[in-house]
Amino acid sequence: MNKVDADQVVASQLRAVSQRYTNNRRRLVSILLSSSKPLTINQILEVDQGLAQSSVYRNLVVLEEAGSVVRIITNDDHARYELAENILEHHHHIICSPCGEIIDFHLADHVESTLEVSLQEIADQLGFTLDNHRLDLIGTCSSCNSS
Amino acid sequence: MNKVDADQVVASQLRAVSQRYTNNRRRLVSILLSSSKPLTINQILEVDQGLAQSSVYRNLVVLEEAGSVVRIITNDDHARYELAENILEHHHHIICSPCGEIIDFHLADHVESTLEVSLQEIADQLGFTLDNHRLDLIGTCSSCNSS
DNA sequence: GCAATAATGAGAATCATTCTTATTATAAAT
DNA sequence: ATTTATAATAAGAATGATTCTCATTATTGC
Repeated sequence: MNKVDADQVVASQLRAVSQRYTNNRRRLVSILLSSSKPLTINQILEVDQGLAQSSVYRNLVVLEEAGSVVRIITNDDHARYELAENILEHHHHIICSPCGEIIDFHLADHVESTLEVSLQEIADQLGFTLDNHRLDLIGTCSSCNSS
Repeated sequence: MNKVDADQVVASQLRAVSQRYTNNRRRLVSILLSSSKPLTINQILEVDQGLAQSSVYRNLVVLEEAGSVVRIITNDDHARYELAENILEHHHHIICSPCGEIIDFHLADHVESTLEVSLQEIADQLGFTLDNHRLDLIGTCSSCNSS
């Protein structure tokens, strides 16, 4: 999605939870939009050194509550953030366990839809209401493999 | 897997990393084996009040390094632990986001194998070596739904 | 048995994240 | 436009799960 469209989606999502689309929040969305992968707080602070750490934390919480941002937790003690799937598209993650790096990928359509049918059945059986699913591949990236 | 077999697997995994299968570690394995779901540190300490918190943390790290235990991180600030898949069987998790509760489930065999083929292809394309995959369903359990 | 080495546990230290609060910016109404 | 009310900001303090330290205790090999 391009910047203008993304801004419109975020603006309306924020409005829906009575939050403003302030300058700081625009900067966050812009940073996440131009990244092809989920970023840690520290990575965000490196990209835009004018941002205050506490504001970044708070605003990412607000954006998450609005449904514009998703927080991804891996095993390496630093949460990572990316734009939600109504902005980026549904996708999954492949995670390098040595270095913590994450890359987005898409599943072939027929695999994705087969999977979704199965998952819905399972949720029904267990009495769960389903919000979404996460599929993560855990492995080692080529650069960690060669070092 | 029954207790005797699980003990044997863990014993040999610990031996392989030059660690002892001590009494405290046996108690942890036993607790995890008799639980049908991943447990937090606090839940473990409630079940066996004789264990020291610091030892539980340390021993779970040792067991994780040995490949006997897996640490699961959700969004609720408490890691959960369960036995690895060579002891329990490959499975996935359905997570209740309001209360953090996790339940194990299995995918139908044909769905699981279709998925695995696709995932391997993707990892190959991206130059990753694949260790395993995680599939989590995020939703709301029936008891959270009714309250 | 006796070193030598590893495990234990109590409490201190760490560090990502959240909270507090005074200040600043924004929006609504007149 | 100015005022007023409300929300956002940012610096630093507080929180809390996890990790580290180290003196003590247990275990292994000789």
